[in-house]
Amino acid sequence: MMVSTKGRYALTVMVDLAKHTGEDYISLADIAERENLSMKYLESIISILNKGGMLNSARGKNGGYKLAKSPEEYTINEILILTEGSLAPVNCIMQDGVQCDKAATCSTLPLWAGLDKVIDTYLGGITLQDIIDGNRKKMLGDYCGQCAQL
Amino acid sequence: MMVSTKGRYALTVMVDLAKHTGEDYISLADIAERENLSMKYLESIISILNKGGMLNSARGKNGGYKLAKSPEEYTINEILILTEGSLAPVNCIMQDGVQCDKAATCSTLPLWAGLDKVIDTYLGGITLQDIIDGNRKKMLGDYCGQCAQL
DNA sequence: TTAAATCCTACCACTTAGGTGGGAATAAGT
DNA sequence: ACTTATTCCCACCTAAGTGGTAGGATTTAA
Repeated sequence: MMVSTKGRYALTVMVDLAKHTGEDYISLADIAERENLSMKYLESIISILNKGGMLNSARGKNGGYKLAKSPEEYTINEILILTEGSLAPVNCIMQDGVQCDKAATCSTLPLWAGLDKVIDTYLGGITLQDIIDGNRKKMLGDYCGQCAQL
Repeated sequence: MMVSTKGRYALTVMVDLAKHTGEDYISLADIAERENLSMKYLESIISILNKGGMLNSARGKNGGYKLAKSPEEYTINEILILTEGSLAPVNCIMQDGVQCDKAATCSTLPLWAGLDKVIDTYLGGITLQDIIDGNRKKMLGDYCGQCAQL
């Protein structure tokens, strides 16, 4: 498993906020109830999103959260990297490039690097808005005919 | 992290066996020494490969392992799925399709399904032979111009 | 003043990762 | 028959990560 509940719930929260965008702040209790997730657990997750600058928050009564930007300005990649720390599929690929001491002679490294690239490119090409729109073409493919089998 | 040392070492073992193919069986001690990995740990990993039918083995003196098929007949996908159990990037995507009870209404599911597909397609398109050949074009892309940014 | 909300710091049970250790079974060479 | 090299098998272990829960302090609108 590469994306834990932390990343998945973070995305769920972001999508929920994006769907219920308005002038008001949205409380965590509302999100937790709508999405049927533990509010206490979401608390720790939304805190990461907030500290990462993805949200605006307001404390006190009628407080809550809202997106800091519009939905099409968030890629899934950045949301998951913020919450999960890294999306690298293996330990030998770090966020800041290759890290292994055997890298120079490792014949499997190009495979891992290629996998990392494929994942990064896919998730970097999809935004919160695409999810709200249910843009299946973009998410499930079929839009690059000659690469359908890629 | 989606692929643990188990899957990585399994691939390393397969590549090593593919590189040193001959009429003789290759002992685990040789592999462990060449790849500088714990033989005891490799033992448990190669056992999975062997039981999964990917290898032929011989016990006793001069025994060891060899590939059951030729290198171009093994996709990376099947090696990793055998050893890791699954390559699904999230828990809601199982090897036998979708498993979550909220699937019907989940707006993020198409994203996870798409990610799974992208990974599966990439790893299913590369064989042991590609790794031995150092086929960077296939592993690192650039061979599908219009999809370079995909 | 009160109620509703975010914020903060612990804690905790369970599983997985990444191994190690000991020895039995098998087979080739002498 | 013996020795040696090998696979095969099972139990165990430590550290880290996962998926939360608990309790309260702080802030703010009404």
